[in-house]
Amino acid sequence: MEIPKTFNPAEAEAKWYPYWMENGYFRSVPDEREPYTIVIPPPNVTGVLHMGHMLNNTIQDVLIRRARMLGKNACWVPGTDHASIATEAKVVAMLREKGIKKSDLSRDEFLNYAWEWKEKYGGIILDQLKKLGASCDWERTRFTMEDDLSEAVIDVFIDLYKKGYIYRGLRMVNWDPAGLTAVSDEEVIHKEVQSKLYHVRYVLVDKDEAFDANDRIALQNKIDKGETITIATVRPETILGDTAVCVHPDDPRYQHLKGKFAIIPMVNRRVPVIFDDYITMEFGTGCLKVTPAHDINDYNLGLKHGLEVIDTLNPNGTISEAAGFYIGEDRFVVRKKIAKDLDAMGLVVKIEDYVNKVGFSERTDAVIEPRLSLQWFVSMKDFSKPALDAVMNGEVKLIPEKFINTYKHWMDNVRDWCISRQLWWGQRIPAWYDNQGNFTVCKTKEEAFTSLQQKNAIVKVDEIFQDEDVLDTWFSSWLWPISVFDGFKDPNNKDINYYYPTNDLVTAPEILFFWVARMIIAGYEYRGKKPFNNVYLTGIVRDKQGRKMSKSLGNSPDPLDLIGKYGADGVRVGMLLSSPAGNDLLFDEGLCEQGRNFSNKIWNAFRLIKGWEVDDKITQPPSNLTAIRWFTAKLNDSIMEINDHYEKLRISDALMSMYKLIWDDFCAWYLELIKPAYQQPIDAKTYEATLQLLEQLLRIMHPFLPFISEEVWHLIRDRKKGDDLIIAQWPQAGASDKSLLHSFSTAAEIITEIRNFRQTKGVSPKETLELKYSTASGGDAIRDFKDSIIKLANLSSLEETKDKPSGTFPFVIKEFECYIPLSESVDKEAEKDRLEKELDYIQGFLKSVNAKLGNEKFVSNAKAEVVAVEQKKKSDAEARVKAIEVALSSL
RNA sequence: GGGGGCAUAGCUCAGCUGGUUCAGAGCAUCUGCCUUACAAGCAGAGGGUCCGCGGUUCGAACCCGUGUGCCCCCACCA
Repeated sequence: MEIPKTFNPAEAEAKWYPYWMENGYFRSVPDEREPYTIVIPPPNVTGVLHMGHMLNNTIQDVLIRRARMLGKNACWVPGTDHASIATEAKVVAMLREKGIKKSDLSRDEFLNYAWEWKEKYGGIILDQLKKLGASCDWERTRFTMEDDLSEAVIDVFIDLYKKGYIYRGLRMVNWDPAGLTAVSDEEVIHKEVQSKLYHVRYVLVDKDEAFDANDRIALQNKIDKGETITIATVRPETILGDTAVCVHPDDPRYQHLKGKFAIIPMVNRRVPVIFDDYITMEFGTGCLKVTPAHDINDYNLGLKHGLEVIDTLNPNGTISEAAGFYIGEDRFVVRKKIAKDLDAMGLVVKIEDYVNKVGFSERTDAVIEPRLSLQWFVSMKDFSKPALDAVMNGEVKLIPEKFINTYKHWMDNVRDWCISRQLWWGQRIPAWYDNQGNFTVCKTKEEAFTSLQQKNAIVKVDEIFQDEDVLDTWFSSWLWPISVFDGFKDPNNKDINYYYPTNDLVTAPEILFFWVARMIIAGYEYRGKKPFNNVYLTGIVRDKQGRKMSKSLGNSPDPLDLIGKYGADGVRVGMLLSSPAGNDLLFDEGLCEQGRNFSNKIWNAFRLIKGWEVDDKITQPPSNLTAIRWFTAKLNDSIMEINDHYEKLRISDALMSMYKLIWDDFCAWYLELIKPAYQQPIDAKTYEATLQLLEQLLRIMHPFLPFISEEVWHLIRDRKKGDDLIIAQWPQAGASDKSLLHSFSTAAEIITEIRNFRQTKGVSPKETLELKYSTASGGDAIRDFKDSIIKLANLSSLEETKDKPSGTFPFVIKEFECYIPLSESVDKEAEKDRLEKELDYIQGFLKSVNAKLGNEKFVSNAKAEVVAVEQKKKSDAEARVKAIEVALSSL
């Protein structure tokens, strides 16, 4: 049978994924074994797989596959998030295309469309994850808006309301005039923009002085007399909502204004001049116009000074009737118009260019307007305390640790969480109102009726209305680690008791507060336990120029295309090659190519082994036995190293150790050592040992490259049913053999030196060479690997010599003097030069070691091991000096 | 404005308790090879003031101070 030269990933992927599924290998149910649990960070149900998901889910799959092989009951729970804002936006857009306006639909009609959309297009991302090889327990797939999870959300809301953590309040919120909803602080992106700072005069009047702002002559008169005050603002359209003017109480310029009033232009409103040390005297004119409805500071000033609140904005960002002018026009249009109109009245003193920060909606990119509205909040101050403690005392570990500081800073300054959203897609807030302004929080209208009757005896059932708003999506996803196991519905069920707390959470640092912190809060509140042990924070996937990958930039490759091109294994390796936890990954397709090449390397190692003819009559050459012993020792070392990396969640380090073990040690050295001569058979013992070693490697490889490893696993032997790599046991590290490893590294150095000699002297690898050596030490290294050196360096002989042969090329490896006899004459001077340089180096080294050992402070202060190491260095260096001197004397 | 992080080879990063003349890996580069597993490969090689300066120490890439340059997060200066 001819095995193709290159590995065909698509075939293996199509074969093994369904096979694993059919055999139920991803399925997990509670049993006697130790559980290992990961809950997926649920992607938006509207989402399509992007590079961030690839990275994130590859890591999760690596962890879960290794845990499975370690014999744990591995459970990876998948699912999707209903993503209120994003999904509603998609549905609205879809309806618009059909010519349907959301405003023409009833809530129920709209939700019908939304569910229809969700069933049809939602969750394709989960199928995409399968292409990557994600070994989730698909039977456990959950959705944050399915009935059980929604019920949990409602119950939690009611519970927290009863506990006093949830309150309803008139608050300044970040209003998204495009999305027509309040958004949380975290969903606002502040950007620096070029603005204009308008300096505008307000006329000053005495308490009882009559004045008409629209009387041009009176106005001019005031201006001429200087009876005005100048404010500075970047949002002149809000002037119509001003209800005070504020200066600093200590500002000498404004002392005469006590008891005065200012006239708001156009609307002719008489507002007080108030004094507050909130004002920065140095900024602008030192005089602030106060608009309590449209600025958080102004709102606070308003509360303090009892100011009127005039809301001049409609929800969609147009000017409201309350403003009296420009009604229905967009705020940015009005900004220009009012500036012009005020200028015409002679009220604009100057307009400066000014750079300030403006908040934009993360979802719609609209300029956020601070707006007063009635919203629901979770009071966070005390509530979040356990979550801060858990991270600070290490009960929940953040990886990498550098995020602990950020986390602490945020938790120390935590603000109340606005959880209401003016949307329809989501869990509707279980609050009920009567027409008298009373409300109650409960599950059903019937309960609400009973409850409201106590406050308002005459209330009728059909006069009770449920809150129109839904809850923030995070208010459902913060329950995820509990709700996926039905821990609210049935708090004592088998699953939740078995799988919770979960082990590792893999997610992005951007949602450390949105999601991770809140899950920890919910975990302690509802289970009395943390939701997970470790939080592995991945970096952001960026393009080669370091830009964040985004749809709008078009710089993100389609992961499925990449899988088609390089194979799922190749892409998985590519994603992990350069992404230690917390570091951004500068993605380069070349990494996937490297991953694919690695798959191919494995494939060819398999082809080589598979191609050997096995002859059980040949006795095993001792050099093969040594090679097997050496590689076994190397393998054991590597397993320990890789396990250590995994325990510290250094995933890319684990990958790199495996990569080098297979490519360098196994392929480049081991297979070359045991490879029979052309068309010669191999002895049965070596063959069997090699298969066993390869099987160990396949196990180590499997979490990273599940497809090719499973494929090769089945190709190298006939397997009984159920003997599949995915559930094979993770290798146990046996004892290492340091002295054999050391001998081999000496042998390898000698081989490399001879190859180097060929390269520099232009001696073909096909031409045999002789090698003589002598050593003051025992010489085990060469004896152990004598045949191997002969084979890999293509020697005709390798002999120990007591002489210092002349007419040779001398070199020194460790304590060995080596000589390659030459037919042509040797350039003695050049060789002498080379050796002398080496001698200089090693003598310098020796000198520094001696200095160190001669230093009493070192010997007395340093640890005993360190001193012993220095002593060993000293004797090694001395042996080497001697060897070089001997070699030199041959010249 | 507040907080945090980073600076090591051309690139991406290791360097875990300060202890080798310690300066490392992968990729990229250069040289030679179509050698009978693999050119998606083999063999070999070059490449660095560990950001600058000062200090602590027997010993510093690592600890401390300082300067410079990048990055991120948070925040209400109109």
